Amino acid sequence: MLFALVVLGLAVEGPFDYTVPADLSKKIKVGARVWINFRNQRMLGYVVKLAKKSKIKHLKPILELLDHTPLLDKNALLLAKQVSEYYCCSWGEAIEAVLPGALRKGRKVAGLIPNGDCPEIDSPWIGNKKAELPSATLIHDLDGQDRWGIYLEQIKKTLNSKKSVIIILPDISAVLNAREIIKTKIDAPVGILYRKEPNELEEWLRIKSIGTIVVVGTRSSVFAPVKKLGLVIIDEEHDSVYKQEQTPHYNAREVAFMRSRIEKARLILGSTAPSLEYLNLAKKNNLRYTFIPRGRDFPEIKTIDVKFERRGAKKKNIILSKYLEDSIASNLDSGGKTLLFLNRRGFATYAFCHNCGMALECPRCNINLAFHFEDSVLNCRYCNFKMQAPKICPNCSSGYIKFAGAGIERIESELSRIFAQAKIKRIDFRGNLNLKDADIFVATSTIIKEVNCNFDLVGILGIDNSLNRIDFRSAEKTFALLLGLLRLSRKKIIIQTSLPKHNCLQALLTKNIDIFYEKELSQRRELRFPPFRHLIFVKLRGKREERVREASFNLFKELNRVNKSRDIKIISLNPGQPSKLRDNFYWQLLVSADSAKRATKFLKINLKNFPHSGIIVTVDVDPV
DNA sequence: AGCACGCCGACT
DNA sequence: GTCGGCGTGCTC
Repeated sequence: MLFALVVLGLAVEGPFDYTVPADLSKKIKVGARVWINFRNQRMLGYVVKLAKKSKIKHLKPILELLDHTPLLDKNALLLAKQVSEYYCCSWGEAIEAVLPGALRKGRKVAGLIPNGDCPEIDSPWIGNKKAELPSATLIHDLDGQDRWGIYLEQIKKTLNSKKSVIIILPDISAVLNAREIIKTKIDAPVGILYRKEPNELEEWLRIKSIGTIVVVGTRSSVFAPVKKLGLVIIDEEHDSVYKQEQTPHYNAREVAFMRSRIEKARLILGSTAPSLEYLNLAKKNNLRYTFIPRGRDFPEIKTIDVKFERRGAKKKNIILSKYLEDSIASNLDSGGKTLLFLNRRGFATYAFCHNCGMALECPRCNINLAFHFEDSVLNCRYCNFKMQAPKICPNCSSGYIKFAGAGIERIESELSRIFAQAKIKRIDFRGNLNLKDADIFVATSTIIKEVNCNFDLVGILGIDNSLNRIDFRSAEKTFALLLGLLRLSRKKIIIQTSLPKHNCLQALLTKNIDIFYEKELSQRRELRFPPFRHLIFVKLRGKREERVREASFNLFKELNRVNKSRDIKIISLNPGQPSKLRDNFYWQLLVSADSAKRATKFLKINLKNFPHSGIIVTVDVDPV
């Protein structure tokens, strides 16, 4: 008698035992999909082990075997297992992150070629032995393009040794761009992987069937089913899009690290502005560090302290300082291109009643609606709720609506008033940017990803907002923005700020990039923040505010009571950010630990026993 | 996650 | 009496 241990794409750990019907016992393999009856429902399961006996009394049989050749090889199953143990999800949920949508829904595929033999997985493990670090290199490339030379050289080297390559990029347009580079420079099959690609399944199967291939893709392509993986490249390693917003909350960069360790592949991380996590590893000599300096002179960099900039007698917040305005004017005169940067879309972030002062809020979220001038629409950036902006206050019916918190639409209209003769263009979505189209460009952070464009003058607005966020990474994120803007600038950068002494700005002004990293790292070390310790959010959400609050307090108390580990600390309990989203109320517990895996294990055990009717609990390890 | 079971309050 | 809302626990 043969038994199959099966996991499911649900938030239940498993695995669950099933009997294997005699006619399937020769055909069934670890890594194959099966239809099973689970709690009287026909569900898709993944075979993770075959056994000669089972401790469970009343077993149900496997209903159908979908794959005569396993979809997942030993390494893929192991990677999913490690993901589930690090990111606090079930093994089955992690497996579903690996597979294309069609395969998760039970689509059968024909003509799969086995990936060699597939030995059984005996027991869960990771980090039982001292983890071996993969061979990794961090390329800190200030100008942003030179690293491709290194990439291409390493890709060729890997292909020559008959091994495959995965290149991971932040977004689809970067993927398509990279594909063109690869296709012209590399003579090898190229695969493209991103979720929502129309031929996702066909492409996935093709990648699985080809011996040596270069796969280019977004976050999920870290799981690409290449046979012999020799190299993984993560471009713009610091980008937060590598973190998945839904369960499992994996970060493709860390998964790439895990995968390189399993498959003994090399890892290259490239970035204009490396994360502190990987910069710290470099400083500890745990990975190779290559710095590619700016290949041209630094622009002149100047900060304007807006505390001392008051135009006229009025105290109202100035948008453009006199100095910046004059600089734009002289740049216009000499025919130069100007970029004004403000990381805030729309016209205003805040619409309120002149009479009663009430701010217009999203009905589903605890968030002020942003105002877009062109179509006169109020929009929630979280749930995308839209409404026509009312003329008079819906609350007191007497006041008219005023706007505050300038976005780039506001800057644009301000500029066209001041520089009536100039051509002005707003960039708030990624598109084809042509420098010929305007004299002054007003842009949000989407501009950072542009390649091959340079501005004579770059004016940076609203950087204080970015620095003042209640997020321990705010300085790091701001610095990454500034380095991105440095890359786009040719002659001069003007930064309007009330915090000119901040490390971010001092590092730029002194043209000594490393002092930012040194100071920020030493602060993080002192405060026991990442990368010196892991942070974990335990998020609770539900329709009823009071219940979510109560459950969170109970959970906080309970976790503190049962926690015997000196490593794990349950730090705080706070309303979510925002506290209400899509009609759900949020609370979050913050946990810290030296070992994410240990904390995850602790949470898995203790969340299981926690009663939470009507409340959904999710765990986010290493939030970004 | 989802679903059944069972306990309590409001009501034809 | 019984219908149904919601808390609790289990799924091989």
